[in-house]
Amino acid sequence: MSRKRSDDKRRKILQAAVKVFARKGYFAARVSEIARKAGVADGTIYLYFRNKEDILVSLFDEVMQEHLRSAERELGAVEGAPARLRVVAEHHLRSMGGNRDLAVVFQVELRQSTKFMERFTASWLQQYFAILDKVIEEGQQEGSLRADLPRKVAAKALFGTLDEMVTSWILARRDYDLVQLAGPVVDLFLRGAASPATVQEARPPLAAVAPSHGGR
Amino acid sequence: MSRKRSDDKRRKILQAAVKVFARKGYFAARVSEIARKAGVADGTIYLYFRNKEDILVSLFDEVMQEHLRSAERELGAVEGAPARLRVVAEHHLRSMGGNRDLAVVFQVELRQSTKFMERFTASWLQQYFAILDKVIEEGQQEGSLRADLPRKVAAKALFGTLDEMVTSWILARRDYDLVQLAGPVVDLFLRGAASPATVQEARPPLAAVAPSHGGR
Amino acid sequence: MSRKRSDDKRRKILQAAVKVFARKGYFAARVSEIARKAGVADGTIYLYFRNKEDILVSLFDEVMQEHLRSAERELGAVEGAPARLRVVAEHHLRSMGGNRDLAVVFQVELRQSTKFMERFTASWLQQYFAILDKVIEEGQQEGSLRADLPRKVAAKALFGTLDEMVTSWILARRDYDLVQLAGPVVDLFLRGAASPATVQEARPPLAAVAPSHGGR
Amino acid sequence: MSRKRSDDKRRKILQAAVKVFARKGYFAARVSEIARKAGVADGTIYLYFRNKEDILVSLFDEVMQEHLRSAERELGAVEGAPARLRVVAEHHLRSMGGNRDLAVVFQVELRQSTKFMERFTASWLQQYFAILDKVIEEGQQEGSLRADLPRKVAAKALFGTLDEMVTSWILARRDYDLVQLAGPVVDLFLRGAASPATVQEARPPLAAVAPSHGGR
DNA sequence: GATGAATGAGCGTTCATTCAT
DNA sequence: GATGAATGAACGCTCATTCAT
Repeated sequence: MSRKRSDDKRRKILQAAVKVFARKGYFAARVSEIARKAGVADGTIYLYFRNKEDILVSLFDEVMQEHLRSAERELGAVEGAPARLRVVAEHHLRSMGGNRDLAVVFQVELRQSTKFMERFTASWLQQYFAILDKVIEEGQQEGSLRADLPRKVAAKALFGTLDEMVTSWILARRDYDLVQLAGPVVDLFLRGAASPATVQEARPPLAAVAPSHGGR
Repeated sequence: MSRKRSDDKRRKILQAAVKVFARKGYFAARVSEIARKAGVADGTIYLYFRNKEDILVSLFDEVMQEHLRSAERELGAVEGAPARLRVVAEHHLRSMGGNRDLAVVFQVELRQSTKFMERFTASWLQQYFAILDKVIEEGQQEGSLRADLPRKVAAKALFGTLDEMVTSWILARRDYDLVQLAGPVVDLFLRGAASPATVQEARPPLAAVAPSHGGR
Repeated sequence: MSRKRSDDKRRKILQAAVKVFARKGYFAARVSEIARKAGVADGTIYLYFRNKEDILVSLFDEVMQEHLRSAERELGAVEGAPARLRVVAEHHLRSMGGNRDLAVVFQVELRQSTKFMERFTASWLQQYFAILDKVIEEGQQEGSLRADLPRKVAAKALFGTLDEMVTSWILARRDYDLVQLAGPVVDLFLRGAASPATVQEARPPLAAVAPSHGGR
Repeated sequence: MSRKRSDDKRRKILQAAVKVFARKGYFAARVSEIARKAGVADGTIYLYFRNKEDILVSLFDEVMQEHLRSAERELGAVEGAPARLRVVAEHHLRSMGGNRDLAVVFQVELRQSTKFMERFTASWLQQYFAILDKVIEEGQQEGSLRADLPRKVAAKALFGTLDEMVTSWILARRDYDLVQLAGPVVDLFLRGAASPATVQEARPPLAAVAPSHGGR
């Protein structure tokens, strides 16, 4: 009972924080404004969060946990690397495209310090890349993806592409449906930009690449 | 003469600022620390910059101007979209890979607020995308790139991929040569991830995409 | 209750401010010193006042309001212009003579800028002059004051005289009773400096004066 | 020659200072703005004045010296206390009414600290009062002024009255001729505000006043 | 004498956090 | 649990003054 009411208040605070962080930016965001928007006293914030940073980190952790969970759930329903990559892309774009404020916080505010970035990478991107890597590896085994594909590069490329789509969308003045980009993005990722004729001839020096180049 | 000394001091301040911003982050960076590192008095900073933010913005503007200039210079020496995309990728990765502190400032500090992001987009990314768009269009005309390629998506995909490579490199503990990723990245971008067999069969609903989807 | 504590603290701050302003002058006065003297933290000042200037202005407004109120109360108990002018003079000198620090703030600190002066004039002196003007006009109607007296000049003369008495007193090394000057001042104001014989003869060209000469 | 050029520059600086002090106030006035308005480099100011305060003090001293000199010169041409008081009043009002900026500096800026006030009193008001006192004493001896007049009170009253006229004029929105107030002011000072009938009857307790009450 | 680039001490104000109620 | 008044550390920026040229 008290547990339930508490959770309510905690959620209220997080929802308020998303709006304030998105509009003002993390540093310019005032704890007192979050409290006001959440309808609680300033001090109450500190009953649920250690400090201002903990609000941002908690926000991030909870949303990410849910995103990863639902991504894996959706992946479970599909077979084959091409289709699964399409699912990943759609899920990514749908998640971020559904709540602009939240997207702003994730695309902008969470990247304002290497400290946050490292945490973000360690606790979430790691898992995201693991999922992508697994899908790609399966694709290679099933023959749908090139066997000579450098998996890490490919995973980063896909993530980087999706990430850029979201950032573009956030900064765009015109509002458009982010999810519809999943098709073209995955199509480009799978088929490449070159015309079939070109691909036959020129082969960039793929071999020059070190097999492992580290990564975040 | 006085002009020369001024430029010297200005450069000293910018160099110091890169280091301090990279290590502490923009907000936690102290103007007095920049001054100390630059070997000037606190007040001297304000003879060359309006305020702390102006240091960051100037840094960004001046580096970007130089990057764009040199990118176009390098592009002038090469023919054919595949080779030119390779040049763009190498230039991007070489520029950022050459100075880790500067890269941190560009990948992290400059993105800590939508205000900076918008400025970044408006004054630089716009031009970057224009270059990419032109190269891609030429590629389509010369037949090296697919005629049905959605150019905006492709440009963002390539930029997003390169951007992610740089971010990964910054956050990686292990230091590796960023430029060597240019080959694999462009190869993936051109040829795609799918195996040749797969490409023949399945064709994701490319046509479903709106021809223009806005963009930053 | 909380209301009472607040008022207490506010008063403490104002009292501390009077002392610090009087000793150091407004500009040289340090907010932190006011806070220390008031026994509160620096930040607490800003819970009660918008900024440093607001402390001075509030001080002025609140004291002035009380002064005007008590002046009118005292005037209500007396009849006849001569006696009422005497009341005004005594009240003026008693108010300022009772708290040297407050007098310094009013005579010196509040006049350090035309901005303060204009505010002082608009919000208080205006009313002070209105009171004097009314007393003088009544005196003219009852016949105790000369009918040809230029009222504005007379009001300013009396105020200027009292003001100068206070300023003199503040700067004097020797401490003396300011109120005892009310008698001589009003006597001079009423009877003039000339000997009775002289007055009969020479009459300065009063008529040359424009009937209205503006005024602050 | 060099002497003459130097004096030129010094005067330029003082003239610029009057304008800047009058418009901005002493504290808000920037030395660099005075320099700019005077057409000299910032550093040049310090070849002629010890510091910012010295500019204000020098301004004051030089103007005052000239004022006192010319006042005594004018007084030398007139006989009898009433006429001489009229000369003093006209001189006072003419001096201040001739240059509004200078008047602002004298009425407002010079009074922003007890330090300035004390200096002002010691070096100039002292002499001004000495002149007034002498005129009044002569008036008493020649019989034109009341023998029972408390001289110090009378001198302060006249000064305070004139001072208030100037301050009023400065703050007034409407511009009017200050000098024309000399007549009414002196007339009031000599004849008093009371109607002749009243003066015969009531005599405020003049004797109660301490013979000397100190003074600035 | 003249310059003006450089100095660096100094402070009003904000706001995350605490804790008595 | 909830409140919100109080705290006080922390810092960007200004500008009078200096001094090498």
